[in-house]
Amino acid sequence: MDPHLLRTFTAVARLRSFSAAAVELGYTQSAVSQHIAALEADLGLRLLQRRPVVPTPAGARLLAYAGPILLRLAAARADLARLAAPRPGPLRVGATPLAVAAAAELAAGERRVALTLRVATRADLPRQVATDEVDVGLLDGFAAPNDPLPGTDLGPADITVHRQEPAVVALPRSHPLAGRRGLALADLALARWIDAPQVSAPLSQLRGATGADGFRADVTYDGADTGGLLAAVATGHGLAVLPAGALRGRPELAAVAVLDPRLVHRVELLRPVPLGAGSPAGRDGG
Amino acid sequence: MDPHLLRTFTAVARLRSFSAAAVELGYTQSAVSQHIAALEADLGLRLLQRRPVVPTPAGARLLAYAGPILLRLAAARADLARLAAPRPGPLRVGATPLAVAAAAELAAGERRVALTLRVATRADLPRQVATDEVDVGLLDGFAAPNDPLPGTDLGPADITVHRQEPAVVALPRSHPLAGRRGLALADLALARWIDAPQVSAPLSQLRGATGADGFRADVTYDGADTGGLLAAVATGHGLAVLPAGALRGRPELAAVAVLDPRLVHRVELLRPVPLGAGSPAGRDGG
DNA sequence: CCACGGGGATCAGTGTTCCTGATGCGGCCA
DNA sequence: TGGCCGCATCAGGAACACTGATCCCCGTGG
Repeated sequence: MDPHLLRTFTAVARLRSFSAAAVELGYTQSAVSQHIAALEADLGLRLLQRRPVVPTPAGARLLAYAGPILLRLAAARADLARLAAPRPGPLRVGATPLAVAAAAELAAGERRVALTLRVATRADLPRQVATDEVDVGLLDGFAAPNDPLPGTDLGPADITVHRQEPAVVALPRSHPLAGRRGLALADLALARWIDAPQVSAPLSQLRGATGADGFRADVTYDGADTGGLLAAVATGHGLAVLPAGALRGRPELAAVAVLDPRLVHRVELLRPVPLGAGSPAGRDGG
Repeated sequence: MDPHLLRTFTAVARLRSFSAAAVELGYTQSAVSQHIAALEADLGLRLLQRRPVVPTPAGARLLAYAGPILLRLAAARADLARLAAPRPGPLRVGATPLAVAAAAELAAGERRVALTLRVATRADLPRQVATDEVDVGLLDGFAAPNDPLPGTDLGPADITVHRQEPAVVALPRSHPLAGRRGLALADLALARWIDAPQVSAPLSQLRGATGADGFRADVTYDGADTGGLLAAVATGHGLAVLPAGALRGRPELAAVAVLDPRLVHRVELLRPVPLGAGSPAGRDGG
């Protein structure tokens, strides 16, 4: 369970090849083979099927552990390295698509003039902050008013709410519910939905938050801009949960507040905590 | 950043002594000293102050990472070991104090007749399940109806809701609000509270869930039985949020439903997932 | 059916790592 | 100031991990 072995294992599993993993990691094929053999001997389980190279069920299980472990090790190293030698240069800002707008405002408040902006997915942004690929992150998402956004538990981080606004359902003007003041999401479980996990509330989250089945995607929208999604809603492809502000100046669309479950759209500012008061253990409970 | 070095580091930091850590780990003091030196050289930071031995700020930071990392490594090993050789013997059930009652019901549904029951804190139970110290865990806590309980993200685990009931505020009969049908917690932020983190909703959680300051503890109750807490509430030491069922047959107390935030008491059954469909990555996002 | 080729397994050898035991050295206390 | 406790340092030997060479298995094509 040496991290080197885990890293080799993940590379082999990903590339489905011992030799290719050896090239990627700068080892010989022999070394890779010995790494896997050592892991399998240590755990007493076959982790990879050979010819073709495919994880066994036990290997798949180990992969699920290895990713977070290696990620946390990288995060620890990056954080401590930052403490040892603060980085000069332009401020590197990472932001999810719906949080990009907030980056400009952030720039005003920072000392450093130069700034590089990098767009990331919601899943990847916390990792980028933790591993020092960006200096600060602007993460957006939907949650209950006082719940944290998920995915921010990779280590000590300073999380502040940058902006919070109501969540609304975007509807075509012609929709029967377009005139309503507010609605309960569960009532729309069986409506047509567009799953746009980058720029709206992912349907999986709506299912979880309401506890209702449904919220099945007729259309999946993988874009990172709201324009395309709004056009799809306007043309009747389906509904989407969006921040209220995203629908301003869109007369062809109606925005109806989500009253139940209580849901807001929030942009959080993630930054590594400076060497301050003690060690605020992550949200890990460990 | 070898886990062996991290383990040594955590032991030294905990015991505040190189020699004591050496004894605990079965090394010589020399080896421990070299471990710490290697870590400090690797990261380019002093991690421990000597004489007395105390973590530096950077060391404290590393400790915050090391705990979860070592925990996950242990969880991975335990899980894979369980796959390699299923454990015989009595079913080991772990339960938090408010979930103990559920253990009896659980016993009826299991094949194995013998059963050992072990009470754990909410923070420790998920760890015990993950590291195979118990076979299944019954974890209780308070959360919004469809939110997961915190602390259950140590690896692939099968979480099922075992029981769910309303959360109520326990009040003395004489309390002015005792007759109410329901109330908003935020209105009670400035009331006198008893912080009983084992057998009621911890005040820190109430602060987080309401977003309100307050909920300061006049009395802290560390016991693991509800009886003592209920007595304290009855005699006016303060209020507590409890599962509705805990107040049944207690005429000296009033139970008023918590309407806002929406909060339920839930008992979840945690068990390691059997080798089934693929690798359900934890709630990690990584 | 057999020859071939790709790719993982195995093995011996070597450089490095890591631990032990001995010793050095600096504070703390009497 | 001397003794002692405890961390640092050093040299040596055992264990480990990697390389290069070779083996072996299996799938493929003639």
